[in-house]
Amino acid sequence: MSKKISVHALTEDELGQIARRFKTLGEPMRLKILQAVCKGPRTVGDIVTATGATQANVSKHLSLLAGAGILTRTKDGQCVYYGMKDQLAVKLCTLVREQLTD
Amino acid sequence: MSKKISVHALTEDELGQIARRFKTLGEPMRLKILQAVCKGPRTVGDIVTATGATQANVSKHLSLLAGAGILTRTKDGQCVYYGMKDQLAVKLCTLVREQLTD
DNA sequence: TTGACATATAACCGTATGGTTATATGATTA
DNA sequence: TAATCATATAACCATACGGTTATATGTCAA
Repeated sequence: MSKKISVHALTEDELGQIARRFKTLGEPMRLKILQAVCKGPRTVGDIVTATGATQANVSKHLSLLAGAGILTRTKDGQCVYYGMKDQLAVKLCTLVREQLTD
Repeated sequence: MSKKISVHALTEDELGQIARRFKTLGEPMRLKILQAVCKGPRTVGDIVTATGATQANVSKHLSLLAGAGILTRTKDGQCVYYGMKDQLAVKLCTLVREQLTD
């Protein structure tokens, strides 16, 4: 067997990486972006419209999310499409969502 | 069917709550505390020893984690035991851990 | 080439937050 | 009651980080 049931035997480094992933997801605006993108790739402009945030702000968050490996980035002409790469991120959101009221 | 596959139809408020939960888990020291506690309730002193952090620092994180509903707090004499309350938190850590190298 | 459009980046600001030291609160024992 | 131990809190500092404005970079059309 290879799966561990609980959190243990995690190195300082692993703890740091896991925490970083959570921290990346720990911003409402970034979750809003994930929501705007999880149905399929969207351009920055689309996402700006969907979120109602500033273009600069959205761009910064997108860079961060892509840099973290959560989003894909595809350039097409002068448009840039961001799409979901890490499905686990979506799953995590769903899990947390479910326990909110359940 | 009632389960949603992807993140959508989330209100601003829900996004905020989900983000807050992630943010709470987004600190290495707090994950270290979860690790120290996930096998069973531990006193503050135990946790201080296990983490190697300051008593004041640990106490602050414990308050935060208990306040967020992730840990339980039980007083026994002059000792205070903190234990796992939110098993989902552990599960989330495991899921993220698994995708680190896989 | 010039201008319009789409995205990224730089510089800056205010605030949130983790860590520290010192002290307070509360419980136990002598 | 006094002293000791366990935990919590207060005050403070430094830094990280989200948001904003302005500008740079790059691509397309005229």
